[in-house]
Amino acid sequence: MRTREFAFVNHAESLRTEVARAALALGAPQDVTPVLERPRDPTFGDWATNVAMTLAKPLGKKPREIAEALIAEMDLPSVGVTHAEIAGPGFLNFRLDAGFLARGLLPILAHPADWGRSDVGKGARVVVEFVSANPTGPLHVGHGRQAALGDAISTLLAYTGWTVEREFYYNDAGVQIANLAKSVQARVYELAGQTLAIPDGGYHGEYIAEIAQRYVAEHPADAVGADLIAMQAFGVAALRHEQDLDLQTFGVKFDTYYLESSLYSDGRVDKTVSALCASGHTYEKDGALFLRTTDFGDDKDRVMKKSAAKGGDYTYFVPDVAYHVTKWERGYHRAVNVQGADHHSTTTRVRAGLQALNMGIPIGYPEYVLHQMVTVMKSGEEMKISKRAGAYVTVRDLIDEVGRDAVRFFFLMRKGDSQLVFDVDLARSQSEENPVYYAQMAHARMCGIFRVGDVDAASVSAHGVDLAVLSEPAEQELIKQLLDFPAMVRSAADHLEPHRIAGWLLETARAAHTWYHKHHVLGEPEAITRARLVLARATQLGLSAGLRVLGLSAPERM
RNA sequence: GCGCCCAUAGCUCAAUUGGAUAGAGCAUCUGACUACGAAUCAGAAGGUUGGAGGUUCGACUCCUUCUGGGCGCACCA
Repeated sequence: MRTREFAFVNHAESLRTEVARAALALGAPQDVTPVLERPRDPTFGDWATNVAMTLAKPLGKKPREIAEALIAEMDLPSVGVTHAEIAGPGFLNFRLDAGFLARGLLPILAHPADWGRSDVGKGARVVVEFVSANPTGPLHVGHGRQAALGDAISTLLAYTGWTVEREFYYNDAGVQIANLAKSVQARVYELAGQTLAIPDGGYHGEYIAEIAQRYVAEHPADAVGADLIAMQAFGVAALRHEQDLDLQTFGVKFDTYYLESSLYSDGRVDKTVSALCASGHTYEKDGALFLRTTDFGDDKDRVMKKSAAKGGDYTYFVPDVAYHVTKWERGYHRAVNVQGADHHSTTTRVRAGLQALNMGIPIGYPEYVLHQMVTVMKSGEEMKISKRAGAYVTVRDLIDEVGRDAVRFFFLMRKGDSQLVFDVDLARSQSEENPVYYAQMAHARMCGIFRVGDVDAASVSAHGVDLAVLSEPAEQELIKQLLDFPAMVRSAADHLEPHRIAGWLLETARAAHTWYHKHHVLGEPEAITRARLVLARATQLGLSAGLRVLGLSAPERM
C-alpha cells in the first residue's frame, strides 16, 4: 500500500518554518532547527520556542536580545500569530488567531483515514516479529503484552509510511518440543492405566491431559502411546490452533508464520553454519564448535554445536541467526523484534552471528523492543509465571475477566521498559473504571451529539462555516490537543513507543469531556452550532484514529 | 562478580527526550443531573523525583558513585 502525499497545512510546521527563516536572517547556523512546544501553562500562549536560548552561544548575544530581534524579523500575521512575547530567560511565546488554529481541523474532516499518517518510511519494508511463543502451551500474560505492543508498533510504522509485515516465529524444533511429546505420552499412559514420569522440563498443565484424551480418541490404534512422533505432531497442531484462537480473540493478525523446523528441513541451518565457519570466526574446543561472538561485543564466546558427548545438536541461536538471515534475504532491510527482557542476552548473540557472516547487514539489525516482566498478582499473592510448571495466567483469562480493549490498553498505557504489575483482582473489580472507558466514552459522547441532533456525522462540513467562533478556552484547548496527533504518531513510531498514543488519547478525551460539559453544540445560534458540529466531528474522528492505532474499538454508544 | 532495565504523590503510572510552577487515574475530602449520557464535570489535599556529588542559562531527564529491586550471564530455549 503506497501512501499518498500528506502535505497538510499544519500551523505548527508553518510557524516553525517562519521561526527558522527569521533565525537564519539573524545569522544563525544553517542547521538551526527550532523546537516548538505547547507550554504546559496555557497563559504562556499557544506555542513556545526556546530557540533564542539555544542561539545565545553561537550568536554571542543575550537570549532576550535575540528573542526581540526574532519577533521583529518574523512575518507574524502570515503564520496566524496575533501576539508574540518574551518570557522568562528567553522563551518566545506565540498566541494564534482562533480561526487560523481551528482551520487546522479541516484535514481531519477531509481525509479521516489519513489523519496522522506521514511518509517518513517511504514505503520501505519492515518485518515486526512478536509473540513467537513456543507451541508448548497457551499464551501467557507476557505474550499478551507482546501482542499488544507488537501490533500497535506495526500500526504506528504503517501510519508513518512503512510497508509492514507482522510475523510469528514458531520454535517448533528442539528440546522443548521433545518434552511436549513426552509429556503428552505420559498422560496417554495414564489413560491406559500405566505410569510414565513427565520428564524434567516437561509440561504439567491441564491442557496436556486434554490433548492426550483427544489424541487417544482420534488415534485408537495408538491407545498405548507408542508413536512419539504422532503425539508430537498432534500436540503442536493442537497448541498452535489454541494460540491462534487466543490471538484472534485479542484481535491480532499475523501476515506470516515462520517455522523454525523449516530452517532445518530446507538446509538453511547447515548453510549458515558453513558460512560462519568460512568466515573464520569459529573454532573447536572440547569437541564443541564455538562462534567467537566476543569479536562483536559479547562477553564470552558461544557454543554453536554441542560436543558429541552432549548430543551434538546445534544450540538455539544458530537457527535464530539463520532465521534472521532469511528476513534480510526476504527483503526486509529493517526488522523489529518485540521480546521479553529475559531474552535480552540473545540480542548480542544474534547480531554477532549476522555480523560474522559479513553480508552487509547493519550492526543494529534487528532492532529490539524489550519489555520488562509482567508480575501477576492475585488475592494479594504473586502468581509465578512459569510455562514449565503449567500454573500461569493466560491471555485468555485476562480477556475473559476484563475484556479485550481493557487488556490491550492496560498493556499499552505504560512504557515497555518498566516492570508491570497486573493485579487480577484490581483489573476485575475496576474494569468499569479502566481508563480505556474514559477515552471510548468521549468518542461515544460525540456520536451522541449527532444521534440526538439527527445529524449525519459524515455530512458535516466546514464549508461556509466561520470557525473563528470556536474561541472559548475549552475549545481552543481541544483543538490544539487534536492537532498534536500527527506529531505524536511520528514520535511514537520513531521511538517504537505506543504508550505515547495512550497518553495522547487520555488527554484528548479529557479535553473533549471538559468541552462537552461546558459548552453545548445543539440548540445554539446557528453559526455557533455549525462551528461546534465541525469540532465535534473532528473530535470523534480524532479519537477514533487514536483508538484504532492502539487496536481498540471506538464504540458509538456504551 | 559482570551486563541490561528500573526507582517519581498512599497505590498504578506520565512528563512532548535538556525547558517555565513535575502531571493524570485509583483511594480520601467538598460541590454539580429539569439542556447533546453524572461511565461525566469543577475543586481540595497529597512531592527534598531513592541518597550524594558533577555538567549549564536550566536536570526527573545527561555523567560519576552509592543504596534498593527485576532480568540475564549453560555444550537450556
